[in-house]
Amino acid sequence: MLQVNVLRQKTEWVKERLAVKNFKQPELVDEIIALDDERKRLQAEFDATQAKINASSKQIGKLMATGNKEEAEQLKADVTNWKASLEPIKKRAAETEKKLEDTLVLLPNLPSEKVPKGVSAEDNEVVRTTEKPTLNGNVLPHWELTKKYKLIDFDLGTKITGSGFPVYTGKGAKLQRTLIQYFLDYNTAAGYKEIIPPFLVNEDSAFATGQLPDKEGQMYFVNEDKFYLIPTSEVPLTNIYRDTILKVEELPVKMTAYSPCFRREAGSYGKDVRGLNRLHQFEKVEIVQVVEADKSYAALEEMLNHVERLLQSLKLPYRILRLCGGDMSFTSALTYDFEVYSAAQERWLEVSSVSNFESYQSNRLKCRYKDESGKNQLVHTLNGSSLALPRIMAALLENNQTENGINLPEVLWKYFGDEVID
RNA sequence: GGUGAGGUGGAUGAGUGGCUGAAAUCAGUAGUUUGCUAAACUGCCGUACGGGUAACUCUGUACCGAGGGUUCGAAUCCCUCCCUCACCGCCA
Repeated sequence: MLQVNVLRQKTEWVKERLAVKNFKQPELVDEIIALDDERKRLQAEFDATQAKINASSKQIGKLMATGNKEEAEQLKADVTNWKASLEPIKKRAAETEKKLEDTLVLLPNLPSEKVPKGVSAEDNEVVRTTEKPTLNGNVLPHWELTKKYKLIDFDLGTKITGSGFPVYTGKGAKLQRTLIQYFLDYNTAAGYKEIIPPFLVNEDSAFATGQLPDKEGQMYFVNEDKFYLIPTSEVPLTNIYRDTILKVEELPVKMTAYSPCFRREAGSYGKDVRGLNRLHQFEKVEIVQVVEADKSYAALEEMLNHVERLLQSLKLPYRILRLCGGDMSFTSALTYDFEVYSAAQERWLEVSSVSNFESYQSNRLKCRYKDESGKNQLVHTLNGSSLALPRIMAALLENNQTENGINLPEVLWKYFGDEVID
C-alpha cells in the first residue's frame, strides 16, 4: 500500500498518477490525509494523558513504599479519572486507524512515468515483436494435438476434479517436467536461488503481497484452516521477507521457484479457456527480486532481458507489451507482458508478466533495509514468470507441428531425451 | 488428535506486580592500546507512531507470540487463540 507521507507531500502528483490507472476516487487521497491528521491529533492527546498516568502510577508506588497511604489514595483517584477520560480517545483512535487502513488499501499502486495511458488491453504498447510465423497445410490447435499424441486428457481431469484441471499423460507429463527443469536451471544459472515454498498461505501473507483484499474471489480458500491456495509462488516467495530488516549487503535477493498455481477464474468462458489457454490449476516457474529502492528499474530491465532470452532459446515468436494504466494489476507500478504467438489459434498468449511493485508490497510486508546512513528504508519488490507452462506448451506444440510429429527446440533435447514427440 | 513443557531484543538466556524497553553472555559495530594477527579495554548496538530541532542531540507513547481481562501500576496474575518442543496415536 502507499505511504501516507507520499500522499501528503505530493498530493497533486499522486492524483495525476492515479488518474493514469483510471482510478475514479481521487478524493480518497484527501480523506486519507484528513484521517491521518485526526489519528495524529488523537495520539498526541492519548500520549499526553498516558504519560501523566504512568508518572503518577510510579509516584503511587513510591508513596506506598514510604507508607504515605493517604496521598497514594488521592493519586489513585486521579489516575482512575484520567483513565476514564482516556477511554473515548482510545475508541476514536482505534476507529480512525481502522478507517485509515481500510481507505488506504483502496488505493492502487501509482503507475510509473513510463506507463501509457489507456483503459484496456487495446491500449497496451508493443515494445518489441518478432515476426508471426505462418503454418501451411492442415494445422491443428493444441487441444487436438494433445489428443492426437496422447499428451493431455482434459476430460479425465474434468472427471477427477472439474474443468480446468488437465491430466498430463506420458510424453505430455514428461514435456511439462522437462520445461520446469529447464526453466529452473536457466534461472539458477542467472543467480536466482531455488526455493520450494508452501503452496498454501495464511491470510497475512495473502494480504502482504496484495492478493487481499483486492483479489479475494480469485483464490481457492480452505475454510477449515483459513488457508489460501497460492495463485502464484510470488506470494510465498515474497512473504519470506515479511517483517524483516535486511542489511544492504544482502541485497539484491534473487529467488526462483516452481509451483502449481490455483485460480478460480470465475466468469471466464469461451475460446479463452479452451484447452490450455486458461486453467484453474497450472504450473509456473517464477522469479522474484528484492532490491534497494533506487535499483528496482535496473532490476526490472534485467528481468525483462532474462525472460526474453529464455523465450528466444525456445525459438518461439513473441512480443513484449508495456501495459497501460487500465490493464495493469492493482499492485504494480510498471508491468511488461510477454506473449507468444500461437500459430494454429492465430492469437497471442500471455506467458509472462514482469512487474516492479516499488514499495507497494514492501510497505505491507514491512520489509526494509538499512541504508548507508543507518536509516530503515522500504525495499522494492519485483517478480516475473519465467515462465508459465501451459501456454508455452500450447505454442510449442502448435508452432512446431509437422505431419510426422512435433519438433522440440534444441535446448530441450537433453532434458527430454528426444527431439520429436510422435 | 491426546498429554506435558514452553514462547523475552540478531542468538543464547535472567527476570520477586512498581527501581525492567528489559540483566548477563555471544555475535555485530566504532574507537583506544599493540610491530602485524590475536588479545585486552571503552562506547554504541530493537521497532513503530508522535512532539521539538537547522542538524547531531533531546523528548512522549506503544510493543517481552496474538488478542482480551484484573490492577493506581503487568514481561510478571487470569482467560481465549496461535505457534514451538517432548512423548503417545495416526501416517507419505
